[in-house]
Amino acid sequence: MGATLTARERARAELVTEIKDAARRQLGEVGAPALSLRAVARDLGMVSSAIYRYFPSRDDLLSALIVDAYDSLGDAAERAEAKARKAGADPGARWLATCRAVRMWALANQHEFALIFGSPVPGYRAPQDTVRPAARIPLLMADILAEAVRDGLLHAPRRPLPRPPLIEPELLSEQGPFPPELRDLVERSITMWVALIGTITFELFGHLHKTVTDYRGYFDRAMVVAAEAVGLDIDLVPPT
Amino acid sequence: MGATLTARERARAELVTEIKDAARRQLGEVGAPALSLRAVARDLGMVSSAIYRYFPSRDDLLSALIVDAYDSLGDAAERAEAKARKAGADPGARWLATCRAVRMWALANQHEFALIFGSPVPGYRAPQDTVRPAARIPLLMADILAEAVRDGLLHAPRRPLPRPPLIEPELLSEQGPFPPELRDLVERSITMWVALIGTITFELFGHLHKTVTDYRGYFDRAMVVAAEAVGLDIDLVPPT
DNA sequence: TGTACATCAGTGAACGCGCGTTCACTGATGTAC
DNA sequence: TGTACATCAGTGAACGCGCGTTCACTGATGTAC
Repeated sequence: MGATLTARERARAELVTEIKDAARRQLGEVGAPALSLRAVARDLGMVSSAIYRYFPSRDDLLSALIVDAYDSLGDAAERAEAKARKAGADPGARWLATCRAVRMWALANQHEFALIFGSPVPGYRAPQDTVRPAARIPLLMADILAEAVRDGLLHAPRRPLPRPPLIEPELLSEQGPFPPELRDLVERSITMWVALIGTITFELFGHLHKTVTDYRGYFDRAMVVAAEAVGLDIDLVPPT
Repeated sequence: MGATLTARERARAELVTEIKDAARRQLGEVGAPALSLRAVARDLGMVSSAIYRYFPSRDDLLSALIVDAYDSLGDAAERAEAKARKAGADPGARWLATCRAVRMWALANQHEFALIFGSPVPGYRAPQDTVRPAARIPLLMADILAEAVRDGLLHAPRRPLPRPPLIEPELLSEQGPFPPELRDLVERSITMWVALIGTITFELFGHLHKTVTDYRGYFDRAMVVAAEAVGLDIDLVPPT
């Protein structure tokens, strides 16, 4: 048959996504720790035991939601970067566009963001399949930086950090594009990644309440500051 | 009578702390969302309803834990800063000492850290009394920076951010020590605060897994980079 | 110092609830001949 | 094209569990006179 699916297979695929959608809806109401299989089933008008035809346990459903969230976030970031690239944007502008896309995704999917970057769900152990999707954005950032290096767009930091950089050696060898004398930069790019997610986390979790007046504006500026730390100057343009 | 307490009052105060200690222990085992009054009571050999003599509800117990956590963290940070100050350290060294103290506290009290900086507990609404203790460390950081300004220790940023800074006006007026032309700095100091907590969060929640080889070393360097962003140069000395 | 009464701490039973998961079952869809 | 059997989806009842909170109670501690 090949790509053609039987009625059963189509129904199954549809129900898997319907269950995940209902679970995501619940996530938005009660948060991950209180996500309940029974409530998901109720939402779909099924009996609770029916869910077990599709997910062997609550944890497996949670895992699927996590993987989906990483992928959805990765898609959003890569789309934004590709669009900026097509428009002829320089690495700095592309980095800013990517950051903004990550923030917009987070605002639109707050509970999925919390699922990924919030407190680990107690007793839940992340399976291996979350590793690769989780790495998509950091890798995208590394690409942008690599291009900035190639184009000679980076300032040297005011004071280099003492060597050697404290990052996994395979990150240096697999990624390749960084000449040895710029290893420092890989470490700094991780710091950019932390700044990106940390800033969004603070905004969403309320830690900037009574502190920042304009979240979107503050975010842009924080990203410019983070980019400065790797020697990348960004012109702060209004979002498109 | 004055400060003298009756047997009843002493017993009550003791039990309040015993209940909170037991709750903290449980926090470490199951996390905040699963914290259960009944389990706390069991742990203390009491009947579950007895807890209600001390805390009117589960949420109030949670609030008490949050306030305690902020205070405990604030104490640790202020102690470290005061110690460095007594030893004659310059602002940069004091900022690094404070960051390190915050990280050590977080490592020693991981679940209390998650309680404060992790996902908000769904359905739980933070009461007003968490605001002041939560602000202690940012205020401490502002003090350090103010002194650095006074001593002429700050570099100007390579490119100033466009004005005006996007922070609550009362933060500028109440804090006072920043001359108007350095308001930019207040905003950057918030960014330092975000970097501090963001870096610790990433370490504790496992997002630096397979990325960073030496967490303590990476943390120090990340804090140096964050300080660079406000124009503060730090000599990276081994921790005392 | 002694008694009478008020306050408080802790008990034990109960209410009403929702949860994850299992299991034997019915009936519909798919497959082989 | 038609029949016989296998596969799968969904049902409904049940198991065993823990939860937050309320309430009438007993007995100890504190207070006023």
